[in-house]
Amino acid sequence: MLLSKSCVYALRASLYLASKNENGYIPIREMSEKLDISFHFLTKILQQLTSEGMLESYKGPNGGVRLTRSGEEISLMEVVLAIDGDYMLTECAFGLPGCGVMKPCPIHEKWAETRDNIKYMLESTSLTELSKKGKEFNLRMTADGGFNDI
Amino acid sequence: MLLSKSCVYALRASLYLASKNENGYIPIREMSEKLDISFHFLTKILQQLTSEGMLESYKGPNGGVRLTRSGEEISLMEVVLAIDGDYMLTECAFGLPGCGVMKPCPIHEKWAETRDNIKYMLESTSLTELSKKGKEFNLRMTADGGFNDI
DNA sequence: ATGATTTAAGAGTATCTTATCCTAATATAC
DNA sequence: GTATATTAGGATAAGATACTCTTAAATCAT
Repeated sequence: MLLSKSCVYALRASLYLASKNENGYIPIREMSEKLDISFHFLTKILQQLTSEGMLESYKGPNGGVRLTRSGEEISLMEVVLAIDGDYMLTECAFGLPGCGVMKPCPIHEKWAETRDNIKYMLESTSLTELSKKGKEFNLRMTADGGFNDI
Repeated sequence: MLLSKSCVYALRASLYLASKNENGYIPIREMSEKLDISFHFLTKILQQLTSEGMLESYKGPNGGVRLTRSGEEISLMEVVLAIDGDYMLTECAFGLPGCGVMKPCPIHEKWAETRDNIKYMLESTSLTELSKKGKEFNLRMTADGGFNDI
């Protein structure tokens, strides 16, 4: 998998939050139902985003989670780094430790270019950008539901 | 992980075979030692490449495995497809089934471009190309050994 | 034929990922 | 204060991936 399942869920949930431009907290239960993700599992994933500072949470009635910054300022890369770490930016296709320009493996050069391409895409795409596009074209957020269903 | 560990081992082993331009069979034991990969595990992975037709094997003394075609004709994509399957070419970043131009998710377009880039790199790189480059610059094939050690 | 060498195949183990469940802690509402 | 809503966190189980071990089958050399 290019992204772990946790990461995929984190991306969907982050986009969900960005698409609600209300300022209030959004319950994880609501998200888990709308996005069709196991509530307990999603809770754990969002806890991680909270501890990384991308989200803040509030307990009790009317509690939930929300983005700490505008969705405009949050890139997909930030979510991926928080959940999957930086393996995408550093991993060697031959599995060699410390692979880089100083001690390259035979595919290092081409592989690094490919990784840079992935990196650029993730860094240059914000949650808000996807949210706008999603709303405009009613794009899918679940197996059977469009953006405007959430 | 972008590639499974099995796939990483398969790539290293395939390159090893391509770099030996002898026509004979190469014992898996020799490869496992030179490449520092568990013999039994490597055996299983190469069995898969054999059943996919990329390698042919021969039992008994002077037995081993060898490429069925010239390394010139074998791309990295062929190895990746044989071991990891085509998830790289089809996987949706949101995990939605059947994601594509007809029913796209919000990142489908950008994600597809990124995947195409990976695909192109894997398809356009042959084992022989890497072998030549590896020999020329004595690039790494193991954690501590160069190409000319194998 | 016999024994050594080598791949094939399957069972078994360990570790990581994914997912579920239960209890605690915190906040609100009445 | 009591009940309710909600996140936090731990314990556990199921599944996938990574690896190990053992036995069988094929081939060669003598």
